[in-house]
Amino acid sequence: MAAVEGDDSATTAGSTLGYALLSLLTRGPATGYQLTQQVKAPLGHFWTARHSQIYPELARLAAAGWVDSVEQAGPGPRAKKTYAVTAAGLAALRAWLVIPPTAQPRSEITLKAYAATSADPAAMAALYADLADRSTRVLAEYQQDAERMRAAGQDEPAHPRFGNYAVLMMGIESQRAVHRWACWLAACLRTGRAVAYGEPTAD
Amino acid sequence: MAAVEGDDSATTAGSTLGYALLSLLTRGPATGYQLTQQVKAPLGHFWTARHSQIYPELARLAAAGWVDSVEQAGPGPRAKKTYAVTAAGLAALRAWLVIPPTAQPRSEITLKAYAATSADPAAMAALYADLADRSTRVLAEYQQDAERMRAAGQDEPAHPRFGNYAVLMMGIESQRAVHRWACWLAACLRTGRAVAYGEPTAD
DNA sequence: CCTCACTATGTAACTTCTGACATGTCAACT
DNA sequence: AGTTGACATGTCAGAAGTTACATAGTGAGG
Repeated sequence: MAAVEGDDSATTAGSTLGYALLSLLTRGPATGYQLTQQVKAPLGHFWTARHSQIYPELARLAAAGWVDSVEQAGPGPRAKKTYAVTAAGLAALRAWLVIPPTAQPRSEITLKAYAATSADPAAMAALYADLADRSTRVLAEYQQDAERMRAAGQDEPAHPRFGNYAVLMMGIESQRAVHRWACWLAACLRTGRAVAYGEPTAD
Repeated sequence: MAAVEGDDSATTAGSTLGYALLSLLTRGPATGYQLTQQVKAPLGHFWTARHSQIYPELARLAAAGWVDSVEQAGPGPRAKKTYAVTAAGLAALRAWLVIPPTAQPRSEITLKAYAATSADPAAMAALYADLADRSTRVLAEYQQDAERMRAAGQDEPAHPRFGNYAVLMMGIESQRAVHRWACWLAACLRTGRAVAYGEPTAD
């Protein structure tokens, strides 16, 4: 244990963000800046991080031997670093992937619904009507992305970017769920009476 | 604070947890311990907190004048405190409720799907098959809760606990979404070929 | 009699995440 | 000539959240 290098990779328990970055790097080498762009979509629909969190995390991953970096002259005062996942990093990612996750989701809009009766019904109805609208637009956008991906064969599990498609599918399901729920809740608050769930309302 | 009392409530920007606790307290006075139990369900499906986070937050809410507390002799070495929301607290909650939330959800299981191609397909298929199973059981449980609530008239927006029903409805939608997605993803990984979304698979 | 679970409240150390501060180049537009 | 936006990397303070430590009464079951 004392003499062998790369020993860290066995004992270091990475953070969730670390594994997220590792997942991004399996799609090819990237700089911290590029990773910051890539966590926006489609990963960003279910996991986000700012650059201020990404740069230190990349340093930790490098220290653990899970990623390698090569430096080039950058546009700013510092060198530009391109990171790539190592064999140890890939092994760590693989091990983490098959552990069933336990974390509960957090949704502020659902939390607000919990206190819906404390607020002005009209204002709350407007809030959820707006949410329903927004989810319709987002859903249309996701559907287009999905169509593009299918045309590129990304819906095949063997495709290296199949994960992007899988995440997008969850995004579509989520937006549909939110849309149905928001429509129902808005109808309840607008009419002030119990509305059967799933029954279409005149919209 | 200098001349006008309750001045704090206008300037203090509460944390999300603070508003969650305020929402719980609109259902009636409670101790920190009881609030810890109540964040488990149905609120816990979309927002959780440990007692170690709740007690300090209650102290902050009390300092801001958003909650009041009365002390009784407790079983342990310290006095038991029962909290109730004040007029200022209710006003703050009302103001917060109508602000459209922006926070993105976080889902570890979806993040793992993003890297699905890096892991052993059989192990990943098992992971999502298991998730589909679990969501079926959870859904059945939620449906029973919903039935009970409807019997109690909690599906009426005028009912003081309507929020519990609204949150549960979102829980049902979410579990359905997760179930459909997990079934599809498991089928993809098991067969190794593109499976059309929504097409029922032999299960 | 002992152990276990429930009631009940708190603190301390640590990790994770956000928002602001800080620097500097290059290309396009005005 | 000046401004805006993209590229590119970092730090720091503080908020939010988790895990573990600490204490103590009551009642049920073995």
